[in-house]
Amino acid sequence: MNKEELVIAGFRDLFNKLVWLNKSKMEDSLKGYKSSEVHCIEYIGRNEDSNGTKLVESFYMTSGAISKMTKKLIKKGIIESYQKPDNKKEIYFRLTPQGKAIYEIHEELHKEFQERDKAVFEQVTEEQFDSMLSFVEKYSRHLDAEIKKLGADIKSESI
Amino acid sequence: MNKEELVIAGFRDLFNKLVWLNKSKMEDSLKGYKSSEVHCIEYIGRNEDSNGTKLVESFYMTSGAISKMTKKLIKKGIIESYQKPDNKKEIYFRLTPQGKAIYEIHEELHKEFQERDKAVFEQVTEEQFDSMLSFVEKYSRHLDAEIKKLGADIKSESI
DNA sequence: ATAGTTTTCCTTCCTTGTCAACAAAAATAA
DNA sequence: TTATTTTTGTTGACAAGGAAGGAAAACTAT
Repeated sequence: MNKEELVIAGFRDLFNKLVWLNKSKMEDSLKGYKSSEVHCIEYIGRNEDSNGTKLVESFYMTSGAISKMTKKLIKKGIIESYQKPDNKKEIYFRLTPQGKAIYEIHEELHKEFQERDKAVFEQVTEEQFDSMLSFVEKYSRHLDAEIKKLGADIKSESI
Repeated sequence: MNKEELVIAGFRDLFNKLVWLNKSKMEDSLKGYKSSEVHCIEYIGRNEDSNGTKLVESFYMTSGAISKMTKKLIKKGIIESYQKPDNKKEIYFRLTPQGKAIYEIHEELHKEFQERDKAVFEQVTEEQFDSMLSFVEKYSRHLDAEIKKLGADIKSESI
C-alpha cells in the first residue's frame, strides 16, 4: 500500500470505529432512540425549516428512507410537520418539546465525546489542523465535480 | 464549530461522498454484484484463510449478516468454503475462478479511482501525509482503548 | 387560460442487516 | 476424565434503507 491508500484506509477504519463507539454510547444514554433518529433530530434542531429534500441531500439517503423515518418520528411525537401559506407542496419539520429535550441530551453527549478525545486533539498543532482541513476541502471539491460529471453522464445516457 | 469539529465533520462528509461515488461507478462496472459483495470478495481475495470471525471484525458487522452474505456468495459460485483437518469448527473461505475474475475487475477499478483523484493527492506533501497518518494512528489507538473499556464495562454489567 | 411536459416531493414493496436464541466444537478448569 | 466456559457459526423474526412508482406543483408554449 502506498501512502495515499494508507491514508484513505486509515481514515475509513478510524471512522468505522468512531461511529460504532459513539453509536454504542448514544444508544446507552438515549435508550429507545436509534442513532439514525438522533442524527435526524440533531439536523432538524440545528436547521430552521428543514424538509425532506434537505434531509435527503445531507444524509446521502434515499427519499423513501427519509419519508419513513420522519413519519415514525412524528408518530413518536418527537417532531412535527408544518407548511407555509404560499407553498402547498413542501412540508417542513420542527422539534416538539420532547424532541428538544432529546436534542439537549445529545448535545451533552457530544461534549462528552469531545472530552473523551481531548487528549488526542490537544496533540494536534494548528498547522496540522489547517493542513488536514485544506486537504479535506480540496478533495471534497474534487469529488463534487466528479459527482456533477456523473450526473451529467446519467442525464445524457437517458436521452 | 471549532477546528476539531470541522475536521471530523469534514472527513465524514468527504467519506460519504467517496463511498457514494465509488459505489455508483462500481455497480456500473460490476453489474449484478452489490458493493457489499464486492467488498467481501476484495477481503477474501487479499487475505489467506479468511473466516467468518475475521470478516466480522474488519467489517464491523454482526456474525449473522456475515453468515448470510457468505452463504449467498457460495450459492452464487463466487466463493467456496473449506476446513482444515485439525479443526472441525472454523470455516474458511477462498475465491472461485469466477470470484477471482471479479476481484481483478475490482482491482482495475481501484486503479481507476486513484487515477481520478491523482490531481488531489499530487498536491499533498510528504509532511502532510505523515502528519495525517500520525493523527490517524494516534486517534485510532485511543479509540481502541475506549472500545476495550466499553467491552469491560459490558462484561462487568452482565455479572 | 390551458394543455402538455418536466420537476419535485413523497409513499409503498423488496432486499439486506441486526438481534436473539441456539447448537456444536474447542479451550479451560476442576 | 468430566464439567464449565468461550468461541464460532446458523436460523428466524424484525427493522432499516434503497428502488420504483405516483401525485402534486411548476414550467413552457401555444
